[in-house]
Amino acid sequence: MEQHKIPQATAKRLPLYYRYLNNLQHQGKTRVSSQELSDAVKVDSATIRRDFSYFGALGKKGYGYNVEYLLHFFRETLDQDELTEVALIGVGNLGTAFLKYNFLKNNNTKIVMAFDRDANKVGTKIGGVPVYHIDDLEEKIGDIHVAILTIPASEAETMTERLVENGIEGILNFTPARITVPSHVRVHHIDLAVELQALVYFLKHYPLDNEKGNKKE
Amino acid sequence: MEQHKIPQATAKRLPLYYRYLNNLQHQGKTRVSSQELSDAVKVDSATIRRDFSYFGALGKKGYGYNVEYLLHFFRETLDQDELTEVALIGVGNLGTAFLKYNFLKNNNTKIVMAFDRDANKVGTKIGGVPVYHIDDLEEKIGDIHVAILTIPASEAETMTERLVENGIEGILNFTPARITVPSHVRVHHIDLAVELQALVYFLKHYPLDNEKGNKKE
DNA sequence: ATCCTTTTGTGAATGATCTCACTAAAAACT
DNA sequence: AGTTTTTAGTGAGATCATTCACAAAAGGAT
Repeated sequence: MEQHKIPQATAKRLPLYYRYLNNLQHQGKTRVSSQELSDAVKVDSATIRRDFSYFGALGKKGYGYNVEYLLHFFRETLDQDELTEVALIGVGNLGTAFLKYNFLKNNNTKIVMAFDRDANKVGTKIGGVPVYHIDDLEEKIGDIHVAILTIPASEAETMTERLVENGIEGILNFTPARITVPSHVRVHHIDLAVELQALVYFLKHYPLDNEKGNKKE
Repeated sequence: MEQHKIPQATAKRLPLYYRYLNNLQHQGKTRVSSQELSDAVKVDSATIRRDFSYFGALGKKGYGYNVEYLLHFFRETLDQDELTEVALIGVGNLGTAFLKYNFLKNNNTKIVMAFDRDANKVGTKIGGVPVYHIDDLEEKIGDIHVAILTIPASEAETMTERLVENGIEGILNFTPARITVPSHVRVHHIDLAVELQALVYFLKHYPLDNEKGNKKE
């Protein structure tokens, strides 16, 4: 592939830039400087310029960046136009939150089906997304390769095996379980309890007071 | 304070270690090696040893770590015994998920109140947590210093100002808005859309090697 | 056209984190 | 008791990421 040189830290910020640029375009703005962008997304302006520079010279000195051009460029780079279909496993409160979240507004991902074992949910649509019984996973999943896992931790490991057997290659794991997967499967963990604990720990042990911005993640 | 030398990356992993050690204790295990821990939490064993080493020599060579001792030590270091009270702002699906999540099982944080403006929710209890009207924030919040923000992005900025005026110093922000805060306030962003997009981007551009586990068919 | 201002793109410095690879100590075994 | 095995702790280097600071290019003004 072409751009193996983009740092992962940069890649993680791209969706953020993309979304804000979209906002700008809707507001009718045609140009933006790294400094303006910095104020909005809370990332150092030098970091933003560095991030963009991995894709070549996208801006003009003394002018900034053309919003439309940047968006057009990102659309291709981020594969924004190529829709990635996603399955959601577990329609509890967290799962429902995802289903009702309008990912499509700025994004390249769409949850196209959900699975649960609760008979009250199976057969309904939530946020426009059909909910199937988990027993029908094999039958329904088709060639979806990304799954969001919002089930109890106790079921995470067996469900993961089943997902992987059925072609899933990327898992956004919201369970506290650190699941085991073959080496070709990518897992991103988002552990709500850990995030909250980490925030509290930082509050107690890393007083900030006279720093400038604040950090993410 | 005492240990300002602990890297932030280490601090973020502590809750993870802590939770797994708790599991081990419940299973009756008395010792654990960095390698076992590594397999379980998916962090390189050298990183784990390095992490622990910031707190001094907690293990024994040729033996590993004593689970109980480690837990006892972490309890103090992580302030596990000192409960941090948290307020939740916005009782939608995501907020409800938090309220029903039993943070107390292994943790040092507790959501003690929630706020919303929906009359159907105000006055009820969800997951044992009372829901107050958002207009009563000033009256009810007491000296809580940590808030979880699960409201629509459009309300994030004004709500943040209000929270900060009322003594909040740490915000776990689930809205896509990059909120602006004074320098003494710490914000951690968790942006669900960005996380999903980043996962998809990595899947497409950073292929994982599948040399040893050939699971393709 | 000329000068001044803005703002990019980037070399280099710095900072942060991770991992290798080895030492030494304790445990386990014979 | 002596030998082998296990495993923590860590120096040093590798890798990754951020930030400084400035030259050069382009815009804007007159």
